[in-house]
Amino acid sequence: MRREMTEGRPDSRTRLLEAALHVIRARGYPAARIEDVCERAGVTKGSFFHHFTGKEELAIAAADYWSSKTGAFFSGAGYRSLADPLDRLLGYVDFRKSILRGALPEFTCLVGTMVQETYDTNPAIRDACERSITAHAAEVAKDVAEARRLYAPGASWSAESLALYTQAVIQGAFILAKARGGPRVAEECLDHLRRYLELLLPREQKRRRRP
Amino acid sequence: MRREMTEGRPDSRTRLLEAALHVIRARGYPAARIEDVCERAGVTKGSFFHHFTGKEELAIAAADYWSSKTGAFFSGAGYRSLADPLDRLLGYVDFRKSILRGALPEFTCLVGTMVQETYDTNPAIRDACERSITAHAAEVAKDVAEARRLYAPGASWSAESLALYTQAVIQGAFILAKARGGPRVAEECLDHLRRYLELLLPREQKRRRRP
DNA sequence: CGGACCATACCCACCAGTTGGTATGGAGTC
DNA sequence: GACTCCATACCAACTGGTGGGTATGGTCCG
Repeated sequence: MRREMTEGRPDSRTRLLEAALHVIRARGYPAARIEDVCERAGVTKGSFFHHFTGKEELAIAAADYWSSKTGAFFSGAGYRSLADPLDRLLGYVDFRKSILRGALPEFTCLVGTMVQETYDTNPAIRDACERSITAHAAEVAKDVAEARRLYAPGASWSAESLALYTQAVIQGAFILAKARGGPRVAEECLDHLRRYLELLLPREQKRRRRP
Repeated sequence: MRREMTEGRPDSRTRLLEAALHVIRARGYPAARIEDVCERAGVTKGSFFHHFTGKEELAIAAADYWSSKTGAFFSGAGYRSLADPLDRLLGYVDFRKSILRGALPEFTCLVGTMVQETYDTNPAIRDACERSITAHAAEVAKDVAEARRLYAPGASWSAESLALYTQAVIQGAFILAKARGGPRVAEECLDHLRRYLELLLPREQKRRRRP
């Protein structure tokens, strides 16, 4: 259906989506101009309106593209092959910390940025962002649920809520990083998140219990 | 200098600032139109441009206004009169949870929203947002530092980093609330935050310490 | 009167979306 | 194989509504 990439240069639609990821993460959705996206993708507006009906469809397509791209990115990371679910969960946090490199628009979250500016005005985009966040949280929740079964079976918190909490910390860490102009604060936030997970899921939990 | 409010109706400048708080929190800074702000404030553009040189100055003034308004709001809250710093800290989290009422633009954070869309394009607004967040975090850090001295004197984390972490959780909780369309997720995030603080600062810590 | 305050009418730059094309390549037909 | 037909992909120039900002004049108050 869609033209395949030849010798490493992706097709125009993919380049437009990649460009949209960068521009929207840098400027936000309302301030992101279609011409900026086109310029970054190396195509003209005519090409853009051939592939997308408008700016809104671009945003939704970008959110879906973001979901599949990050999904593949995380599922292919090294920590995924660890046997212990708690190792995978802590590995996830460490991995997220390790990718806080480069400029802010390169490691911050597209849908977290977009949902802030569209939740009250554009339900379609909000839905797309919600799908993306929920899907990613559900992946994290799998490891949380397994780790909970092993290390904190009687805990009062649910795996889903803890997985969503990790996402809240990460999203909030991005906001602080943007305010501060660098990823340092975000790293410290992930350190606190890791400490919380270790406190909730103690490995030598049986030794310590003494009723 | 500025005209005082008469019989409960604030002056135009204040009404414009209040209107800006709502419009920017609902639509975001770039999508917030000056005319929207004027309409909500019940004044015309002529009045607006008498009080502000332009949209950017409005944003900066709104951030400063937000700082002083929230500063007064929290310093006047009931939990502030508790004697124990840990009680004040947990009271802060409970209080933040209790104000998650009404529509989203009424309880979400102005500067957290604005900084996302301006950090890369408008340094002046970014600075204003950073000042606001940092000032609020510094207030929280006072109680954290006192509580740390009492209940976790040898802890490896600093009071400042934990205070910033609380802000990250709150900001991230707002993003999830916007994505989900309601404050439920945010409440659960604050429950996790409270649990973390209780784990880091155990009240019966002296009993347990035995060097 | 003079200045603070505010309203009306207007200007104009910017940008989403449109128009009207061209180039390429594949399917079908003889 | 050559030729038509057409869909896909792309481009450059234009348009029109929108919204930030201005020009001007009026009103109230000290």
